[in-house]
Amino acid sequence: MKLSKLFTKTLKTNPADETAINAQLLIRGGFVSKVMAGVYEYMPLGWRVLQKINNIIREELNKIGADELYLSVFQDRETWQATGRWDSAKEVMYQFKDTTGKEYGLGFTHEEPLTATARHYINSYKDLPKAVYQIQTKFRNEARAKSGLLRGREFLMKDLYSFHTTQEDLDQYYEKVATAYDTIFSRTGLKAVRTFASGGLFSRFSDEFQVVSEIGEDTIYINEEKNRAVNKEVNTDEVLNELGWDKTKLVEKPAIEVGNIFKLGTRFSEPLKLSYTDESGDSKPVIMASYGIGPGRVMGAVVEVSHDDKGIIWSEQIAPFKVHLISLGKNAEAEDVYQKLQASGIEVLYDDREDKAAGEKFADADLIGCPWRLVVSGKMADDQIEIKKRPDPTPQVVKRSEIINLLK
RNA sequence: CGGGCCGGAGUAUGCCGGUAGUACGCCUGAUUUGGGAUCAGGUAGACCGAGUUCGAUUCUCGGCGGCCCGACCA
Repeated sequence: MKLSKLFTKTLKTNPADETAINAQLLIRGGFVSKVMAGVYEYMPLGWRVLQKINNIIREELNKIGADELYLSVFQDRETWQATGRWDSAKEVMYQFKDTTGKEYGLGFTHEEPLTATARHYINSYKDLPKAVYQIQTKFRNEARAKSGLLRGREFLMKDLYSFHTTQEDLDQYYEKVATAYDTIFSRTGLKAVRTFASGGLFSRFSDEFQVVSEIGEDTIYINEEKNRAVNKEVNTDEVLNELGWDKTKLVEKPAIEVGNIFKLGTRFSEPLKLSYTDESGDSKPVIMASYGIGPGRVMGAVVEVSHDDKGIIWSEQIAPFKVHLISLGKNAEAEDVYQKLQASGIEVLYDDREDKAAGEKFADADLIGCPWRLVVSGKMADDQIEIKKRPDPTPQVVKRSEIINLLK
């Protein structure tokens, strides 16, 4: 992609109406555009990052046998009334009537509709276990949207649901998902710590995946030895005692919740009558669990924990481009490098702008935060090119013919 | 939803009860390319409503919008 053709521009100053670092840097870099409180549009650079995060999620979930599907954002009142949640959801669910008076809600989670749909396909123990997920925009009437991408009214969510015949089978799958989550977060460049939290409908705990950051809304106590934590929201003393953790060795930190996993038991399958027939012909409710990740929140969290005073520092796996190529008055030569990099499958953002000074190009490269910066300029010999890793201060000059091997 | 702060060109900001100023951006021309170019010319702005006043962008009230704190929360 050429910077001269990019839809967005960078901003030199921070937007006055944002204090969260993730929002400031993402807006300045042209990754997102703000529409209203808690609602952001993803611009081409931001969309690329988001798609990379989504693809990491897809790869890891597909590996554990989950299939991607896509449910409706519309949800009907009847299904939610079956579980008794229509009225209690009012606070957070956008609910409305159409012109005929029929009532709908916009989905902020999909246990009810998916459980209802699953009745078409799950009838026998032979049909189980199953796991499906989607990556979809959710709507949530937040009392207070805040912290840039971290708490919005419209946000992308990956929601995975699994269906089982026994608690043991569910427990096993639950651990598989937890392991997949560890891989997903580390691939995005986050250090997420698995955290005991309340809220499991059919077990003592749910598990949250927390990223330590000052801007985080949660407080967690980390057991660094075990790389696990306990959320302050649970009855900490009692839980620590049960786990046998020494409270004095725990570290208290604020953290961002980037994912969570819940054992649901039969909370949804019973009222919605999702049951299967077992080997002896008895009808039994399906045992379920659900698992969430907010890809936009992941993106915001990465920016919060990985930036410097000049801009964002993306990991190679989710950077919008692997390489940021700058031409300083040498567009013909730089174009040649650009073509060769692209031909060998390397993603490159090429700053071909002829009306921008060197300083501005460097500042934009730092702000956008691609892992590798290449510079082609008249200061170097014809067969040379400069390479620098973000955020290292010192560049290196190498032979142009070696650059593709260096980057592979 | 309670409390606080704020609302002006695309962005960021200074001053002000009396002609709305600056920087960046953007446009034209010339010169320029190693850390946010130079010169010349140009473009573009007071959230909405009511009140006070000779006169309101400025003061007061209400609404709307934004951020922060709290409550709530993927």
